[in-house]
Amino acid sequence: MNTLMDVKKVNDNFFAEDARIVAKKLLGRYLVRQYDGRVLIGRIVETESYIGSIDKACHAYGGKKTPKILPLYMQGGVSYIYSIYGMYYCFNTITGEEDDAQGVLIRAVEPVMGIEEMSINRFNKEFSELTSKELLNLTSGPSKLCIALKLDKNLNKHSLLSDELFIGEKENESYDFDIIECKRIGIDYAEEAKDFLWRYYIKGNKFISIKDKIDK
DNA sequence: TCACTGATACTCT
DNA sequence: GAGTATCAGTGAA
Repeated sequence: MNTLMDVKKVNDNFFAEDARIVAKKLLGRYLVRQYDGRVLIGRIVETESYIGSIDKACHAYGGKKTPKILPLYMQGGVSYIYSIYGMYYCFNTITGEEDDAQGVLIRAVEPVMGIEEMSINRFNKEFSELTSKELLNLTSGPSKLCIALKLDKNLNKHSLLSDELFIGEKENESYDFDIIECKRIGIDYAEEAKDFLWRYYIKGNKFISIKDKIDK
């Protein structure tokens, strides 16, 4: 019995493309987290792309460089994890070439493996004691999934092809689902960029953070 | 099912 | 000192 349920790391050129391409490719694939001999897997169901050169919502818009956002300028295939609102983290995968500041925010995953551990991480409760509402809230948001999978700034600038943390896929698995494209969340300050349809999610999935009105 | 709000700490100006 | 790619709790309907 394979402890990873036959999930294999993606090729290292997976992250070389435009963030909008990678954001869609990530849907249905797996975010794998291993620590202390535990294996936690979430299926990615919601993403957003950010492209520094043209996107006012991107932290690196206009060539801005600060220590915090340096990972955005690294070559595709590393993580960018930053803290926000004091108490939360957001997890991004960096895409494209070096110095091309772009990435994909992972907004939601569906628990696949290690749910018991995620339950402890999120609510400090056994999985069997969760209410149905808590079950749905395990990983249905960018900061929720960081708490559930123990993603914090220690894993910032970390390779996404490492054993502790990687993006994976199953051979011969079909990616036959409808993708909703809609506006991104929480970027009202970004003027025209807030209307870019750069949020993608799997239609009908229960673990989406916020459903778009075209999907109701 | 909504809308509203306080919590909270880090980063940059 | 101000702003933030969020969340959970509350209260009204």
